Amino acid sequence: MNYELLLREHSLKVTPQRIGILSLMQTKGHIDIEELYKEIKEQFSSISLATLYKNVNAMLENHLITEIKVPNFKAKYEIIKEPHIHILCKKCNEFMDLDVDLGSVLNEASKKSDYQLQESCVVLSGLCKKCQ
Amino acid sequence: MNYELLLREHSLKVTPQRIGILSLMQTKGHIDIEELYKEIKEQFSSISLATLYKNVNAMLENHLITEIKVPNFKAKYEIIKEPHIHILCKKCNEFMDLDVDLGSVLNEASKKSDYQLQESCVVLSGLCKKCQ
DNA sequence: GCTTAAAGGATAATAATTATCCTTTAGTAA
DNA sequence: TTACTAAAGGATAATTATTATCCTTTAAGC
Repeated sequence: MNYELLLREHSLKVTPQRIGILSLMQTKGHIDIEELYKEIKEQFSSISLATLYKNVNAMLENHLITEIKVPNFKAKYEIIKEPHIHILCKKCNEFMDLDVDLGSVLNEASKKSDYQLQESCVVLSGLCKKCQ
Repeated sequence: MNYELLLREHSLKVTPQRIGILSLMQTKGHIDIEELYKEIKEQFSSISLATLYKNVNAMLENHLITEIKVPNFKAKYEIIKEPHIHILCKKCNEFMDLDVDLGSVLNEASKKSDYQLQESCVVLSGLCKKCQ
């Protein structure tokens, strides 16, 4: 993935730290601030936690990444891509993407609420195959 | 709603403060810590913020209430009831329950992931009728 | 190469949450 | 009732999370 282009497309300056952050998000899929900081320090030993927060916030505001809030967990971040849902194993904490058609739900919700829907945040949880 | 019974059923002692907290959650539907504290002080002017946190955590652990995490908002709390989803207006911040059938989504997700699903957290957002 | 606005780093300040300690009270059983 | 005990409440300290500040460094455009 071309992180420099991605940053430029979202009106953000290209810096090594930002590329590192995006690269970690891409590799890990989803990552919270704490883990992000621990990992990014491997590459940039002197990076400041403030820089991390500032960059995450800038990327959120410019719609380059998105925040996933999961009950009982710290917020996770991921690079924005096609719509998808998330699934969490309550035992081993595996957390992953899933492609599921939300059409029927969105239709029904839209009809019942008279809302013009724009976004959806779906997190399902239970036990993964190994943990059942 | 019988809050005393509700508390006892969840192995929690009945105290005036807890009844007050539950009563507020019921009236408001969903409420965050900040607003909860502001409101509860009307009834218990000397209630400590620590008491509020302790009680909310106790109620969460005993599955009497649930935490709803909404992107860009503080966590909201509500008394547990039948499964339902939530819908948020991005303009006026109206936030409400909605009864929508998740059957198809849960089936598809379960099939594709091999998970044994237990819970779902769905928050849709967009513009309400007035704000469109 | 310059210039400049923005980003990085260190750290202080603020906000959010939890821990501690003592007082008070709810629940139970005589 | 009353007495006992474990738990809850209140005040506040401690911790954790996040944001602000200020100065130095750097990316981007000329």
